This record gives sequence, structure tokens and C-alpha cells, in this order.
Amino acid sequence: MFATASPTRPDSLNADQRRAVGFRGGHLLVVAGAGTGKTKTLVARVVDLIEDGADPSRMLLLTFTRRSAAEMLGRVAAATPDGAAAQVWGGTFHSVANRLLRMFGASAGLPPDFTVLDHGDSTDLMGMVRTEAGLGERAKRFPRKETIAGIYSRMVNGQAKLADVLEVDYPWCTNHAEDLKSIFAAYTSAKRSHHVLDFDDLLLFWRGLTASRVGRAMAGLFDHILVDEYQDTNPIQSDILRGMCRTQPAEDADGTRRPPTQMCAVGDDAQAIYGFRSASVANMWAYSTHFPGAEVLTLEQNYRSTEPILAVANAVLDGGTNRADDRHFAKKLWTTRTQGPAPVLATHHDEGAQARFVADAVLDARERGVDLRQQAVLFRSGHHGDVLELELTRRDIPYVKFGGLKYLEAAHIKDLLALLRIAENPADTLAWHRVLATMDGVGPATIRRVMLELGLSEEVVDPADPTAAVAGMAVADNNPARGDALTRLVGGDATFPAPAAEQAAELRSALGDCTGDGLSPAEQVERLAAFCALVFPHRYENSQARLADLSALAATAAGYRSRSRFLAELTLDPPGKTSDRAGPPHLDDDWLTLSTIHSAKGGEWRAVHLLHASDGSLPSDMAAGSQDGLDEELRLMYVALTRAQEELAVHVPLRYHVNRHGLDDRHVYAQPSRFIEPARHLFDERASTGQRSLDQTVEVEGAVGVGEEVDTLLASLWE
DNA sequence: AGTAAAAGGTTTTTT
DNA sequence: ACCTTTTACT
Repeated sequence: MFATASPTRPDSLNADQRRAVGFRGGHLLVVAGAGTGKTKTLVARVVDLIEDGADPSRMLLLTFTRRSAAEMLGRVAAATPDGAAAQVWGGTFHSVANRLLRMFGASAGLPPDFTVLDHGDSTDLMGMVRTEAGLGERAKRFPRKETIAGIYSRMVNGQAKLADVLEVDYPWCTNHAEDLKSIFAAYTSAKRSHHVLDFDDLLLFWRGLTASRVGRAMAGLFDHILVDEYQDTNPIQSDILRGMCRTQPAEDADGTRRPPTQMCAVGDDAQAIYGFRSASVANMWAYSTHFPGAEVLTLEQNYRSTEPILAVANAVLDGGTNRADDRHFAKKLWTTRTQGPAPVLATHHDEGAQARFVADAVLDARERGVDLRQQAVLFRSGHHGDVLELELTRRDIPYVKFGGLKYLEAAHIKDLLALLRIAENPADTLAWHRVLATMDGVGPATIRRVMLELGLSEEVVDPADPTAAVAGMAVADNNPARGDALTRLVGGDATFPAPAAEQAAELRSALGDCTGDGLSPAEQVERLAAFCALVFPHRYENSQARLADLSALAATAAGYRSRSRFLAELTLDPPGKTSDRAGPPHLDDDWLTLSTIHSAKGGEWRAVHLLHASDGSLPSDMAAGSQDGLDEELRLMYVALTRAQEELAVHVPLRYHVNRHGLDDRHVYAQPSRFIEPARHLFDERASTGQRSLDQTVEVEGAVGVGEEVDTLLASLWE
């Protein structure tokens, strides 16, 4: 996705980088400012270690996304012969946890076939548990399932007490503390009884194992552990890393002597932007304590950006709160690229003007030879790109959006995936629940009954109220009958209300067709889409568009031979993030990147636009309450600015919608971001003209034929 | 009793 | 646009 390395970046390493690459015999922390060749250094170190005779299969490379792991190992592969790179353990903390837990998890009582809940799944499970918890008593309006999941994750990641999390981050939920407690308890037991782990569990179980008897065996696996983006690790991950280190020489079963593990972390405290996930730069500051004797090296020469861009970024960072903490690893970025235009600070009347201005600028840059792929538009939160998306679509400018709404999280995609999951694992109660709920005339009561009939749940008598029989999710623990649910459905063991009769018949037939090896994953998606065609019209307004999306999913599935592989890859590596949704784009395709700042981490582009740089958006209103929150927003702005190589434009819409997708048309007037002030004199300030005057004519290619289209559209209304 | 439709609210960022 | 609660309807 990201543009390739700048042509001005030399292939050789500078002196600091060489020291980081060649350092041996102990732990190492590389403090690497933005654009200082951090990735290149890490890659070179891996290559160097391999050339020095280190066993690649005993190296662990932890990165922030799977994409960057793949990219880095690809580069290692190019520099080392005979597929050594393929032996390196590479991936995110979560994917490595997944792998290790399948190796060692049995000792911790984990079933070998546990499955992983993605974010949407855990939220759904939380929702089901929530409705079952009977929040009726005094609760007026209970937090939504997303909020509950958010509270839970924050609590777990920060290892914080519920009361504290509520007080600090969710003050409007403090009334519900008691109900939340019982929901969390039920959620945890539901996960256990279904043999599933959520994302947080992956880390918690990994950490648990390092502290157990198995820990020694796991720590024996690696001689070198390399961690990218260390400033964004949280305390649990820090515990894991320490647990994975052999502090003493050890001897293998075959008698091979192993020196202590060498840890190498790379990070930039000025780019820490995952505090909301309880990541803390404290991990970096405590590095020498956590890994005794660690050498600390600093990379300061920036190869990415021109001097004017760097000056703005530095001024913004320095203009911040400037707390002593933030200066802990003092760095002064410098560059030899002095030539370049001053960054533009453009104010616009509203979001529409901002979008038009950016679209114009993007096209203009393309005229000047900057491909769309070398340009990016960044923003704080997913919906800030919405208006621009409309404008780009209108003008036929191709783009790919990262972050924000995810394809996989669209309800209709999840509907189909739930069907696939049933075929794969008939005991997946969560999937059954989702599918049943899509059918007409089927509500909570029918779902409960059908689940009983299928053997997915058992009647449970609540000891507190023996008269009420509750057939719940969190039951049927080791009931072997659960696996037979599909057989029972096809055999007609479950009855459905009249409105769902046809749908039920289709469900039986479709799921029946998908068992066995008869159909490829893509064919199964097509087959199951036939069921969706029956339920979508009542379920969604725009059912046609949603059904069409399922074909795109089938196209994605066409790349897979096995259904389980397809499902697993989809949770671990969702489309819309790493790859394009309908397969890899053609080589000659050129598209603009739209991305949240978070998702843009590590990326670089020749031209970068930052949208919505106004107070209230960046810094976000939500973060403005605390100094820590504001500090993180400042770093977020810094990350955005330092993505630019040659051209940078910061945009401030003075008037914009309060709500996300405004049915209501309330607006807010905002000031430019306070973070920009200290750097204002370094900008080339512009203002867009506001609304385009009505008599101005604009020629846009591709508009030919619109007239005919209008007539066709009109005709279709009465034909 | 149980489901569907209508009304009323909604705090970013992501593995 | 989506989710939750309330109300209306079968």
C-alpha cells in the first residue's frame, strides 16, 4: 500500500544505523525518530544476524501489523539466500500468541482447536450476554454492547479496576457498575465454555504461560527477539517479552548451549499513539531496567522529509506541553534535503470546500507527475473522510480507504460468514444465533426454542428462581450434542414459524450442500448467498447492494482451497486493511490513499493532506479532558505531519457537522487546531474561496453521457 | 406471547 | 447508520 522508499534514501547505512545493526552480546534499544530508517535498520539487523550464523528459526520479529511483518520479512528474503527468512517467526503479538498457544496451550487447559473471536464477534457475544443479564431493574438506558466491550478491553489491557476505568474513561456509565460486573463474569464463562479466545485473551494466556512451567520451554525457542514500534506496547506485552527472555545461558535437550536471549526493540516515544489501548512509553523508559545492561542508540537523521516539512513537525512537537516526560529520549531530527515548498495551511468554509480543494490539489499534483499512489489524505477519525469520499467518487478519482469502517464488520458480510462458520463448526453457537435472528418471524423466544431443539443449549434452572427455566448461551458446556446441530437442522428437528418456512427450507438445503467436500469455498459462499437473498429484503433497506457485496466476498474466497483456511485468514488479516477487497489490484492501477492517522503509521507519501486539523477534531474533544489525552493527540498530529516526503498540506474546515452522518444538520464552528499555532509562521497560508460560484463552469472528463443517463433513469421510473 | 415497526440515542483511534 | 428501548400489532 505504501509508497516505496524515497529515491533520495541511500542504500547504505549511516554510522548510527550500522552500530544498531552490528551490536551484539546484549539487549538493545534503538530510539528512532520518524523517517530515520527504522524499518531498514531492523531488516538489516535481521539479515546481519543471519549472516553471522544466527539460526533464523530461533528469531522472533514482532511488529505492529501483519502487513509490516510480511513486508520486512520480504526484504530479509531478498537479502538472504535459501529461504532463511521464511524460518523467522514474524507477526503481531496476537498472531504469535495464536501460534504459541496452539503449541503449548494444552498445558494451560486450552483446547487445541480453540478459535479466536475477532472484535465484532466479541462485541456480539457481549451483546448476547448483556440481554441475558436482565438489566431490567433500575437501569434506564444501558450502555451499548460496543461500549461494554470497550470498557472490558480497557480494563483488561490496562489491568485496571472496573471502578477506575469507569471513573476515568466512562463516567456516564458509573451507575451500571454492578450490572457490568455480572456481564463480564458471564462473558468470560461463555468464552470458556465455547472454547474461544478474544484478542485480549491471546495476550493474557501467552503471558500466563511464560510464568508457568511451560515458560522455560517457550523461552528456549528464541535467541533473538526483535520488536518494532515498541512505544506502542502495553504492560502485558512488556511482561510477555520479559517472560520470553532467557536470562541465563541454557542447554538444549541435545546439549547445545544457548546464551541468554538478546532483545532488540525499536521505537519512538514521540510517536506513541495507542494509549487508549493502554500502551505506554513507560515501557521504553524502563527498558534498561526490564532488560538489564541494554545499550541505547539513537537515530536522528531523517531521510524522508524536506527541511520545511520537518521544521513544521518539530515546531508542533516543541510547542506542545513539553513535559519533562516527553523529552525523555531527546532527539533532534535533521535532514540534508533542504529544498522543498513550504507546507500549506488551508482554511475552508466548510467540509465541502475542504473536499473540493483537496481533490483539486490531488489532481494538480498528479498533473505534475506525482502519482495518486504517492499521495495520501489522513484524518483523525474514520468519518472525517466521508465528505471527501463523495467528492472523489463524483470525480472518478480512485482511492482506497484504510481504517474506519471495515468491510468485514458490515452486517451483511457477517451474516454470510456466520453461515460459513456453521458449516465449518456446527457447535458455533454465536454463529447460529446470528443466522437464526436474520429470519422472518424469528425473535428471541424462537431462537431459544430452536437452539434447544438443535441441542445447542440445555434448559437451565436458575437456582435463584427455580420457576424460571432459562435456555442460555452460556450452557451446554461439554454437551457432545452441540456438534450434531447441523445434522439435526437438516434432518428437520427444528421447527420454524410460518413466515420463515421458505427461508428455513433454503437454510437446510444450503447448509446441507456446504457440508462435505463437494463445493469450493467460493461456491459455498455463492450457495449460502441464496439464503441471504431470501432474508435480506426484510432485513436491509438496500438489500440489492448488499447481495452484490457477497459476490465480492466469493471472489475473495476463490483464492482459497479450504474453508477453514479462508475463515482463519479472514479473522487474522481482514481485507480492506492489507489487501484490496476483491483481490490484488492491477499493477497499472493508480489510487489515492485515504487513511486514519493510526492506520497510516509507518507509511510515507510524497504528498500528504491532513484533514480536519481543527480544535475538537484534532485534538479530539474526547481527549481534551486530560493532559495525557492531549499529549497523545499532539503526537498523533506529529505522526501525521511526518508522513510527508515533499508536499504537505494541513486543512482546517471552519464549519462542519457535529454528527457523523447528519440526519440532523447541526454545525459547529471551530478554530484551527491549537497544535498548529506554534508552527503557523512556517506555513504558506491559504483560504479556499468557499462555495463555488454558480456561474462558474467546470469541465471534468468523463461527464459525457450524463445527459443520457438522466433520461434513462427517468424512464426507468415509469417503464 | 412474541414479533415487528417506530421512536429515541449515539462519545475515536485497533490488534 | 446502527443500536436499544418502547409501543403497537398479530
